Amino acid sequence: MNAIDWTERFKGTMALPRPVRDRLLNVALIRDHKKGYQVFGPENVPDSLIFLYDGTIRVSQTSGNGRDIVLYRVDAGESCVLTTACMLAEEAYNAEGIAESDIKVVVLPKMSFDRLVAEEPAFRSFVFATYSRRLIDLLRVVDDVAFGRIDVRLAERLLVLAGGDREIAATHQEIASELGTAREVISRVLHDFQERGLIVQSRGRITLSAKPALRAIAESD
Amino acid sequence: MNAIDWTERFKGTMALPRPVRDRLLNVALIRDHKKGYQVFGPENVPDSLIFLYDGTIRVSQTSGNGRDIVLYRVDAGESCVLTTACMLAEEAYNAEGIAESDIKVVVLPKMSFDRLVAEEPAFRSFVFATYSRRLIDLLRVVDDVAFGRIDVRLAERLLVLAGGDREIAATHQEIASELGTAREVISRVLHDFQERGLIVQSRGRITLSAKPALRAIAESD
DNA sequence: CCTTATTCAGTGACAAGGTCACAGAACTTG
DNA sequence: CAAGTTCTGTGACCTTGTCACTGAATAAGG
Repeated sequence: MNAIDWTERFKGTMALPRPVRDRLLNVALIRDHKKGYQVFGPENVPDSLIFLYDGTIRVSQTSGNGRDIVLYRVDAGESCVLTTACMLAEEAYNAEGIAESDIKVVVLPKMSFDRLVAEEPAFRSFVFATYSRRLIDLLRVVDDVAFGRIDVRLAERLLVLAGGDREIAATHQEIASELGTAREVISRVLHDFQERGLIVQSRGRITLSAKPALRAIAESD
Repeated sequence: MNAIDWTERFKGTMALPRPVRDRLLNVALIRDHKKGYQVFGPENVPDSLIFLYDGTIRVSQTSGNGRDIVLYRVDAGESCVLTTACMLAEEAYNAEGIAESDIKVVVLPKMSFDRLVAEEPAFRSFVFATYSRRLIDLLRVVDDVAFGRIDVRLAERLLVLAGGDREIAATHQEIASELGTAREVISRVLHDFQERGLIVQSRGRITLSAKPALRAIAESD
């Protein structure tokens, strides 16, 4: 028996009839993980489907020579579709999902997932929507990496990372890993931003002192 | 009534019971399109699901300033999942699918598709497998573009484009659009390959004269 | 508290790839 | 065959990535 009714939380389950939801609450497990936990990865392919109840998961790809790129983030209320993809993939891939905060996940056995997809149209369209969303996310990543300028991408990402706040706690290396580039490149561009008065830097911390100007750069494409 | 039993052709339908297949043959349409036809695109979002009976579809993304990149190809017997994604996407995207040869497609109305996914596990897993496959394809593209060397990627692509043959009929611009780079870059690298005796070029034509050497380059990562 | 590691950021030189402008070669069409 | 179009080659320059190394900021240990 679960203490929380997680079926309230997901678009795909909140509209389901009570009996179905009760059944789900019985078959699914709730798991807590610490920040930094690897939800899935090349060596760690889960055999169940994962729904994120709370926290965020950062999905990134790693190159041979130590460079990373963030593909997208899974937010609370979303499903982690790459786990499905991983399960079906024979080919090698090198994406991994890391808990970016402490997280709470709902683990649904493959069989229950399958049954739910078959029987509940609401759940089915939730799953397809999530898949589509991720495909679109990846299209965006391809577009950025193949055709985007690094200063534009950096300005954009700084604004996203800051959210409503003016400060970001991140090293240059971490930001480089967001964008799939090298640390030196980020150092250079941040230095430039600082000289132009757009940001203030200190070790491991960036203050956005001119968000509108950054937004102008981010949108100049 | 359709002349051909296309349900033979797809992994997701060939195992279905006869009555279901007959029903499908009735509701689905068969369409022929000429090479170059745009199967889907930003301005052209189909409202049905598309399965490719014959030919190939090249799915590519276009940047603002005239550069392209090929994301993947849909081969006969596969479904074109991006159409589903496009249908669900509110956000802008700029991918398009172009018939790379004359093609024959099966057009399945959304409703029939939905019913089939609900009722037939075989079809369901076919659809999920296709989605996963595309996700993995895109992961590969991201990896190549973000971390790959252009000479390695070019050698690889030349071998793929040639297939069993030694000759490729393509302009430098077309190859650049495969890899998401500029024409001049391809011209330079091809020139280099030619000087090293790996290929012979003439206008619009490339002969791979040393496939093993190219393969060595392609695999040097 | 000071010393010593360790992590983080800055920098210059160079390589790789992308952009621009233009020239000449190879096909096509009238 | 002449004229136009498409394709390829090339040099100069800019952006981005790589390498090697430096010093600064912080953490850890005595």
